[in-house]
Amino acid sequence: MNVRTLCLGILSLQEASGYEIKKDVEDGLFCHFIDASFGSIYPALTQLAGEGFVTVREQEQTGKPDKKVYSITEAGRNALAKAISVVPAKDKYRSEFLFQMLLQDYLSPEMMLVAVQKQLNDLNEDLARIAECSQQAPVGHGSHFVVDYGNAVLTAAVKYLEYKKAELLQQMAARAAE
Amino acid sequence: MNVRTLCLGILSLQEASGYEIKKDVEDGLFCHFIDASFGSIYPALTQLAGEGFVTVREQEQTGKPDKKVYSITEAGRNALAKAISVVPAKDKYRSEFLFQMLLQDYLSPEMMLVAVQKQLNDLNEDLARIAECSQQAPVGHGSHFVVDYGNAVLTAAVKYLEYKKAELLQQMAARAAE
DNA sequence: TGACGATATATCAATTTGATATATATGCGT
DNA sequence: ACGCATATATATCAAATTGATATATCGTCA
Repeated sequence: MNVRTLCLGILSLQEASGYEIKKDVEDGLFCHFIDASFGSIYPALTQLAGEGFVTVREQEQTGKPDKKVYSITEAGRNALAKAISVVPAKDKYRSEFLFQMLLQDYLSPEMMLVAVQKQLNDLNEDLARIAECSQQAPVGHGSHFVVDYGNAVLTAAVKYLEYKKAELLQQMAARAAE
Repeated sequence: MNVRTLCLGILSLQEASGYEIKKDVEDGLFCHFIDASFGSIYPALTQLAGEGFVTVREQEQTGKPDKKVYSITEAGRNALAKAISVVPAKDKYRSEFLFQMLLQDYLSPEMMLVAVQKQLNDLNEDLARIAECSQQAPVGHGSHFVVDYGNAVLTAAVKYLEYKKAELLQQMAARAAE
């Protein structure tokens, strides 16, 4: 799935500017399973407008710079329906953290702990964001599904890491006592 | 973290050819949290060899084409230790499946079921691969960590999805009975 | 006034993917 | 004996994407 389809999907839920789409995938409901940069979002929107799948309107704002608000068209909704009616590609999960843990022989115990704590913070931030998004802006049946899925997976990760963190602290204390 | 560091990390556990590295990240112990293509692995190995971080030797094989076996050097191990001794970047998780579920209003119930079943198969395949890898080739302390983490997260996802699948089948049956 | 941060768009080099090409070897059917 | 499929193995490249950087507007606070 490319960024064009990603933008169409978000715009099918609500009209938005490129900056707002970026915020959605950064801090919003999509944050834990979608990723896209300005460098791909802005060209995608321009291309979609050229193909007639979205329309643009310049919107003046008070207290902020002007923005370009993109809205999906009927043609856009059809293109979206077609693009997502396929057997989904396999999930992609890439974790520098797990890579470090795999190579923990090259890491000091202190660095290990820093990494574990960073991972816990990231996971808990994602959980907090999901909780916040789910109560304030339900965008349809689908949002419950992804909220519950995200909670299940992230909670399991936190639980395992908390256990490992305690184990690590115990080991460090034992080594310091020697 | 770039593909060069990724290759160094894998080569720190055992010497390997480019093809074998690809298999490791495709079907091996690393499959559920790492991803790299031939197009990035082969140039990375060539570059690492040029920098003195790995050595190459051509190896003839019976029943298979020749291969180039890469081995990490001391300089390579130092570069690896340095590269991974940083606060890890946030995990990246990208799921076409969850994107489809979010936009389920654009999907037929049949397509929904196909997607859910595909996701369950993918998750169970990953679990099976992890189980297989963990019993046959323990590569150090780190492998237990990533195996247990992977099991915790994937099992939670399967459990939630099995529940949702049953719910979906019930809804479809109820609708068919009308 | 000017420094800072949030909002907003745009651009581009460097990295990475995903597809394709090429070659060796085995096994399987006909 | 021949084609065909599949696994092994390396290489290359257009296209997509990232991550960094540039530019500008607006409010706030010192």
